[in-house]
Amino acid sequence: MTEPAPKTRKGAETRDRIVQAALELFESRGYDETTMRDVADRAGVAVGNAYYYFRSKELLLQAYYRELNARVAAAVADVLATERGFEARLRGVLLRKLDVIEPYHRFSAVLFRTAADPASPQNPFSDESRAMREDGIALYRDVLAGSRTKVPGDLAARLPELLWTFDLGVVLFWIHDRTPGRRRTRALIEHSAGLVARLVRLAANPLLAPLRRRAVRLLEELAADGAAAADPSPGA
Amino acid sequence: MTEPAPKTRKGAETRDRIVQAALELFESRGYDETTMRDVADRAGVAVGNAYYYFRSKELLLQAYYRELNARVAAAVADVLATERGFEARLRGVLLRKLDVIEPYHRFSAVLFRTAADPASPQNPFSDESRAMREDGIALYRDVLAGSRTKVPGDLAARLPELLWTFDLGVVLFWIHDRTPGRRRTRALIEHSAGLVARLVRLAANPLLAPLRRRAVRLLEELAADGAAAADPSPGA
DNA sequence: GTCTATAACCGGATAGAC
DNA sequence: GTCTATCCGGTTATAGAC
Repeated sequence: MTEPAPKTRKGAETRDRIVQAALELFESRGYDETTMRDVADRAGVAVGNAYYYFRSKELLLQAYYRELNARVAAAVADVLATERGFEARLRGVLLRKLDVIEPYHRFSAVLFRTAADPASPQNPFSDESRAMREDGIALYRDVLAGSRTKVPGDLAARLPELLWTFDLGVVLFWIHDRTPGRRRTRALIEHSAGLVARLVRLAANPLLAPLRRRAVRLLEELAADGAAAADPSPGA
Repeated sequence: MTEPAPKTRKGAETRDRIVQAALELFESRGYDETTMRDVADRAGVAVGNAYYYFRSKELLLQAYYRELNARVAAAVADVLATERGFEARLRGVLLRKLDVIEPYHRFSAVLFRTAADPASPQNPFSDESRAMREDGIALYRDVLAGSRTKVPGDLAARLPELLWTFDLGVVLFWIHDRTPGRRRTRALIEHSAGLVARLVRLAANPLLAPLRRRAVRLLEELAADGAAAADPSPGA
């Protein structure tokens, strides 16, 4: 999944120079406008050498992505430690995330372009992304666990996934948001956190139990099918 | 948006030969595996000539896409003419659409990859896609109008957009669905049509009016902001 | 074995002659 | 409208250097 780590000290330094050069160029002139020859030049290596460390240009971008993810996780930890209340936690997590990724709005479009390809290992539903997907889901399990909101048992099992999907939706929205300061996305988060919280509370209402059970059943079916698709021989 | 139509009869024929060659090759060996040289060869023209008619390889694919859209519209008309009842109409529309696009699942990934790029004119939220987006929304306005379901006034104005978004979501799911016969997507449609219908009916419940109004207000805000983003000088 | 460099290849795209 | 020749940039083959 990751590139094989360099074995020697010098190798690690070269690798870092390449990443550094790439990020500077991507940032200053954009991903598509930066050629691998540019990157290699700036890093003071030959093209072939750059390819020794990164099998493709895209993987160079991915280095950034990983870094970003780590920073999001750090920024969010604080919210999870202090906030109680589901709504505040959800909103806080999303807003923090937004703060961290905002400076990279420009790349994100490129990242997303490749993530959208179902054949790409970078797409969030791929086998290769399993670890990151599970981290994402775990984050929302935490958002829920740390709050005092009551969630009906059948829904509780599926809600983290659902919230993770919602997170993906917010990011998708953000990518397309061209308003200054990403005003629309902020508005979306501000308002939708409250709505989601209400919906969750509503789902606990006994009057709505039949509807809820139906929805949960659908989710379970899709999840089960997904597992079957990933593992074509469930008996083995 | 579209390539300039050929001016002469011969031009039109050449153009057709190119499209034809491209589609055959895309279908038999896939988009990425087909080179423009292949296409030109099979069409019996020079590469440069192919580019005279299609400014890019991607636009060749887009020819397919348009065709597909027209066929979806045709396939769906029948459902709209016969079915009453919101749920049946919604389910019918989605299932018909699925039937039409199923043979092209393979390309769709490629189409989607480019559609996902916010900078691409092909992405469904771009200005260039406005016409198609509005057609899509109009379709769901029709789905609603032809049924006897009562929708509260404030929601009625936004529901078609919402259903169109749901449609996008289903297609996104379909693209990632690798089960035989697209079983998962069919299950999703089968079950979610009923759920959506129930939710709409639920939204009419006076007890839920505050929640509904809040949701609608959010939607309106986002839509208004969207207009502002598209037209940066609302006063002019 | 780890790393680096040079010289290609390949395919999308374009220039410009006819 | 059509062609040939060429560019350009991602990627790879491969020969060596440490």
